[in-house]
Amino acid sequence: MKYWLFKSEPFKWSWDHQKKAGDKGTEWDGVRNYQARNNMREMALGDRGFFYHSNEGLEIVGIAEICKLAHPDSTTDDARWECVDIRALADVPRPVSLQEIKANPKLADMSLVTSMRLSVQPVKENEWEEVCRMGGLDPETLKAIL
DNA sequence: GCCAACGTTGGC
DNA sequence: GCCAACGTTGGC
Repeated sequence: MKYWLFKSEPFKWSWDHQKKAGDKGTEWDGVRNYQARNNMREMALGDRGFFYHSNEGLEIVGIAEICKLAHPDSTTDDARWECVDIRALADVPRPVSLQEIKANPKLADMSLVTSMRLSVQPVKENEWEEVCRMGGLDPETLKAIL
């Protein structure tokens, strides 16, 4: 399983919206950046992703699951743009802020720090575990809820 | 609201 | 294919 991070401005599409969308999930549409698109093409069903609020909040608030592989983005006719579907899986009990991430030496190489503007990012396994720990999700709890 | 970083576009 | 101009993102 691979791990990812999805960024969204909460006043456009928030974690709350995502949760209300339920288990069917929703298209992660509107991405118009090749690197972000390429990341989505690499995603497999069941891969997990952090849900990050940009602009406002500036914190990781939830964990989502990829529930549909990359397919054409329905919001454009331009065949270049594809997206996956994701669904909300679990809240992060204690949201992890960008500040905390930047302050943690273990997360110095995280894309959120090094490639600030990329909207769909890969997350390494050790980074995933560290952020989960910081967010109050110990491995046992993680196993239980996911 | 500002502005730095960076991706995209388009003229040559 | 280079690179200047431009637009957008996103932290502050």
